[in-house]
Amino acid sequence: MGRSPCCDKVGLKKGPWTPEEDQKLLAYIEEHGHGSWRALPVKAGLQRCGKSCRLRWTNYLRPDIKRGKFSLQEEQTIIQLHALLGNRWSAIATHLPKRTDNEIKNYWNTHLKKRLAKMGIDPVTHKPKNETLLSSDGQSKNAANLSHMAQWESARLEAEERLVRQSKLRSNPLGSLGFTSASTPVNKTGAPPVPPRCLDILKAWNDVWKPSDQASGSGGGAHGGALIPGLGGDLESPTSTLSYSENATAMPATGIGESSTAFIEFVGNSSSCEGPIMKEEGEEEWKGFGNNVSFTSGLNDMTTCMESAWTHESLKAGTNYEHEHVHSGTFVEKFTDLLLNNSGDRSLSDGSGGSDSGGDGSGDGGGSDYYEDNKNYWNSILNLVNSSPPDSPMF
DNA sequence: AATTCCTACAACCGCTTCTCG
DNA sequence: CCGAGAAGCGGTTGTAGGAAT
Repeated sequence: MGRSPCCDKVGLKKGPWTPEEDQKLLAYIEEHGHGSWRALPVKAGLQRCGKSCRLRWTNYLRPDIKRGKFSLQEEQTIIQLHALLGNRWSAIATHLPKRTDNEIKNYWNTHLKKRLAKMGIDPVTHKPKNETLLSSDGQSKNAANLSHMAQWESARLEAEERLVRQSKLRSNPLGSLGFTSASTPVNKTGAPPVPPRCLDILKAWNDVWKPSDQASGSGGGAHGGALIPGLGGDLESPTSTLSYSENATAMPATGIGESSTAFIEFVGNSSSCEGPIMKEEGEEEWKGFGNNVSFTSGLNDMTTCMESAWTHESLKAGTNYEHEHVHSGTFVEKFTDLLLNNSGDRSLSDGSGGSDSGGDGSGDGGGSDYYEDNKNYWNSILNLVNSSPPDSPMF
């Protein structure tokens, strides 16, 4: 663009920060706040550009930053969220209290990406590499697209669920379900809840899908413009102007899942995993992870499990909704519990469903256990999403 | 002990998005 | 509504420190 980088000015220091500089910056911000970052360096007596000061503050000096090794829960959360969100580090960071996007990004690039790669999982698509390489059959040609589609789908479903909640709140302001949420606040006057911010983007998503979904009707399941169970059809997902035509045309109206395979798969072949799948963080655990755990999810399954979530998980999540929003940190714990429990169960029960690293065939033929696993997995994701802060940039 | 290689992470760069006059 | 500046974001680079040779 036309503007020159702020650090082009001669005399401005670059490179690593010295303790003295840190001290100056810290002292100034503690006393005055950062105010305008561009003006800050001069006021604070620093030979740095404002951008550098901002980065140093946000990524290192901020008092609410947690440093040091990532916990197992954090690692798992990063992986799950990356599967959902891709490289949207800031969005991921909002779900990892006291971690910065930069730190998460670095950790992903230096640790997690490599571990997934070692496990034979494409860190971009979160699919097994051998499947990703199957370009000739056209299946993996759209792997990345499918992943993104799934992300959008997940987001859209989440919004639909919120709409369900809102609808229920509207129809029953006293809240027979006994929950309120930050994203669907019920004020003391009984006024309608404020729509969550995510609806704009979800509007966009749904508009793309609406025509085909309307054509397919409620049989299309939860995705697209499917009618929300129990709402009498007056609460379709919002619509949009987003251009997603390539994918939309690539996917038949009968559902993404028809043409998709798992887009997150941790495949393995052990049937002897007892208890938690990972003891502590480290390479060894991850090797075990790769051998013992199978997360196999197809979009169609996701859709189904999301439908299931309407009736089960959403209500459960809703029960604790307010609590989870008040204590944003608890969502990680909750999710991790789910992940560990589900994964443990999965590893025990998944001998049939996920034993084949090919993913596709075995995944589809897993039977009810496999199906349950997917439901659990995606319900856990759904819960994760549900319990995210209402102003989260996730959507 | 010296050198090279590798890893981890802080910091930078450039683009996009937001905000405000 | 438009444009400029500020802030945010993600990709990439630079460098310090440890491991290997």
